[in-house]
Amino acid sequence: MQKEITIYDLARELKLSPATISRGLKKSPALNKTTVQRILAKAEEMGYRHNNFASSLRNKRTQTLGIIVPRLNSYFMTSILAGMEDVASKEGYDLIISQSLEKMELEKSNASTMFNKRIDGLLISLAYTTTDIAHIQPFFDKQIPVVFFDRSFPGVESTSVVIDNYQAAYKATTHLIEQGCKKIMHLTGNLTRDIYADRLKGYKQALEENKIAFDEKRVLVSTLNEQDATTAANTILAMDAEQRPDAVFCANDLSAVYCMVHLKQHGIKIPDDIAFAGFNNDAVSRMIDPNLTTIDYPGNKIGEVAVSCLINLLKGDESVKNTNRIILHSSLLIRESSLKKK
Amino acid sequence: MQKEITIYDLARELKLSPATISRGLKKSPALNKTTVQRILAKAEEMGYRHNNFASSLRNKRTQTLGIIVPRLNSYFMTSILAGMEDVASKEGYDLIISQSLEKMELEKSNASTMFNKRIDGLLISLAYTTTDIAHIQPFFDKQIPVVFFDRSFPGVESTSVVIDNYQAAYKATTHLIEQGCKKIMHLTGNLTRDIYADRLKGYKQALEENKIAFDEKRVLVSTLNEQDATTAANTILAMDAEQRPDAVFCANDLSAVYCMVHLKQHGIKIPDDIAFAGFNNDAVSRMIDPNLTTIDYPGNKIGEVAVSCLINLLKGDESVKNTNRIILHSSLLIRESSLKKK
DNA sequence: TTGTACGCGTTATCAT
DNA sequence: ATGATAACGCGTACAA
Repeated sequence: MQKEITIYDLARELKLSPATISRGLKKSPALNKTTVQRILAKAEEMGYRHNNFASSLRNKRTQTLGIIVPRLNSYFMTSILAGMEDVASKEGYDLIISQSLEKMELEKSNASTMFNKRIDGLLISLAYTTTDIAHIQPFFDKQIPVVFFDRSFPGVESTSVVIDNYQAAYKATTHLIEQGCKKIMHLTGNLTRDIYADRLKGYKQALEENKIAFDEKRVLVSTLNEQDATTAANTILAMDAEQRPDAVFCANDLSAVYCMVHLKQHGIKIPDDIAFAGFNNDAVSRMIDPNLTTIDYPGNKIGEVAVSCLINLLKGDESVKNTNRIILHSSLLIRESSLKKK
Repeated sequence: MQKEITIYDLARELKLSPATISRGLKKSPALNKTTVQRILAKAEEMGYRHNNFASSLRNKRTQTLGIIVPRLNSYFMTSILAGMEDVASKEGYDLIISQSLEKMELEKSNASTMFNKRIDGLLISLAYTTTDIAHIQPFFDKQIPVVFFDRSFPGVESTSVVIDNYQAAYKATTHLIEQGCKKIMHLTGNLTRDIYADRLKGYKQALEENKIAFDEKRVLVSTLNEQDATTAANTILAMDAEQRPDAVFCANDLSAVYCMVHLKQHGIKIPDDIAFAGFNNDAVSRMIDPNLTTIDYPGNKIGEVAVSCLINLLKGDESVKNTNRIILHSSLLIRESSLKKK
């Protein structure tokens, strides 16, 4: 490893002081325009690169934001990240991304790693299995701003960027009812995650408004993975004609698709026998036959808003400090999977 | 932000020197066992956290590896990352992950960011549009080890962890031929990416061995995204019975699925009219009807091997330096999309 | 407008 | 087995 160029090297070459170089590299307005130009030119010429460590050591700031997500494998997540990356880079922040793989344990260790890396702020969407947020406490204690997105925690006093899950679920369920469905099953995730609790509420509300009795046995809680969705499908197949639902509203597209695939293999016609609605507008929703009715919400926007928020908090913007819930708009995309032939 | 605990604070409390504390925190064998214990206990008690910046500043090492991937949205990619994460964390390295979104420009800027962050080593899978690797040169110049995985660059003198794309494509094509297909189309990506060039070679070889004339018009090069796959489907639909292929071998599952979906919508029967084979064993390959025949290869393993390799290079292991191509095994998964009814 | 000088927290070297 | 010291590269208070 050959020697790195430092501000001292530039100083020597230009017969200026290191302090001036330091200022010049940041285009300090206190400096002579031409001096700044000379410094930048020389830096370029000599291949100078800014040393983040030395800088962070002085500033006690890393210009790095940490992101913890459940999984990176959905289009939805990657568009959130794209939105975050966009705003962050414009503001001069770098991102460190890690996955909890839906496990609280991993979420804890990721949070701890990021804490030790001294990220300036944290963006987090909670894992299925996260039951408390003690692992976030160190950030709160050190006044490091935290923004929750998508999956937040009930009662947390941090900012959250979310959608109105209640409304979205209400719309989807109402739509299924309008198609003539009366026995609507709801396949959802851990109800301690507020997004799922809210979706359940919306589902219930739609039933109630249409005078359909809520039946607890029609709500299946699972981790929404392939296996659980297949199990759900088998549960449905095992039901007699009386019990069997005429529609399923799933809390995400993937579980809806896995469930549909298994039912189709066993001769169930979709949407005629059972109509389907999902959530997230994943790419698969348009690959499956019939295309899946789903809830679309803007991943990019969520990412952008969450990071803007965080950066405002870092700047000490008081007005943001008091806004602790930002709700973005979502919409119902009606496709064939829920359109019963009349 | 309250004050951080440093080794000086620990030193004062324990009436030891900072140097001893530093050694103790790393469990130096030169120290008295009991001293080490006292130091660790006190550190814990006072809430000491190691300061990476100060440490990196001294060591000129960051214990961080950079990863640049085209996209994070496939199961294949996330399993590679999981494998990488696994080995890296065991060896005490952190990861910084970024996406090129298949664009060379973004890949360049990501590489530059990582270079400036002074990562200790780089893991990269090239974007579709990457035509040269001048942006990697700074790493070579500074002797920062680089390992290519999955998508490498022809003639590069770095280590690559790949699969035998030639063999895999050969097997897939041969399988299609065995099903009685004679007019096999190949839908692939940019041929400057060696994985695609190799797959094309394997495809050609299989044709040749079966005395089927190679027809250039049957090879469609694209970026393999949704739009291109749909365009390919339209191209097929526009062909007359004579020209129209009886099978399509796609260089990835996603494009195969998009293509199939569009053809199905236009009344083409799969596999009877046109058989399909993909590549990667993505989750969608088992969601689509009929299930997609594909090439499976172990993402986890690729990730693990690539990181082990990189870490060995960092340790100055000469034996690794000379191995510059590690080829992992892949296998053909036969599913309904390619099984013609006899 | 530019320079001087010190400190950020850690660790390698040398000394004890 | 432990201590003293310098150095890593940068930024800033203070001085000029």
